Amino acid sequence: MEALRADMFEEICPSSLLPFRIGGDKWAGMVLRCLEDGPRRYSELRVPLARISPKMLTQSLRSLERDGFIRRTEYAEPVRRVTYELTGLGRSLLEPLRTFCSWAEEHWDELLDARES
Amino acid sequence: MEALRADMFEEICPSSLLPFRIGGDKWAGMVLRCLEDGPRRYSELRVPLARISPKMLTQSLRSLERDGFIRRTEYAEPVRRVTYELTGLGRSLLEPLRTFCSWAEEHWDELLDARES
DNA sequence: CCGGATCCAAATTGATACTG
DNA sequence: CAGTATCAATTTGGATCCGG
Repeated sequence: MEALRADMFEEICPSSLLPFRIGGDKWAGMVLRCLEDGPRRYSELRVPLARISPKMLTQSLRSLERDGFIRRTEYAEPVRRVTYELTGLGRSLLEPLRTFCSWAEEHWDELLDARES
Repeated sequence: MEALRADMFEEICPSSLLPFRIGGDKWAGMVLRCLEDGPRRYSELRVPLARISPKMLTQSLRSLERDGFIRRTEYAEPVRRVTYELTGLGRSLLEPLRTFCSWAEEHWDELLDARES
């Protein structure tokens, strides 16, 4: 995931077919993937995760923070700035997550075929 | 997963912390895991998956069937019998699923610690 | 503007009872 | 046995509002 594209999880995309959940949170997986290249601000996350309402994004972030997957940092600057980044625990989850995404990419055609019939 | 135990996914259990979803189905992951040792009947699935209502189990099974992960077979016998089993596609999903469960077991203590604070 | 919080409508899930 | 039907509860999403 080089940059944060707007259409990343939109429509038919392997990782959007397989959002996995951690403790009941539907969006957690995608949020974590958006953080894999480093800290992001709230508004930066809203770009690739355009399908999530601000409410659900906040809820997901809070939940991930509570469970120790991400760390929230608020900077005292003239313009308000809040960033989210993976903790060690969160980073360790990326591996199984990627295993999943690889699987999805590899079996993408089969998945679409099965859906159609 | 040797046998189907009643408490398998109950309460605090690594794989119940990480139910993953396929196309919106919350229980899909656990259902698939219950099928990894071979075909099971509907009522057999209800034992380890005691927390799922019959409605959701049916819905999950239908969804997995529709997407090509499992196959439903109905036998014409005096006593009605329906079994569910993994397809090739479904079986291929077991590997990423197990990667997840291994991760959960490995980080179990950290997860509990984070939850408490 | 940024980072949310609030309110309300809509969809999902769940428990329980019942049926072919 | 293998599910449906029904209704209540929870979850989700959208839109809007708000404080710094």
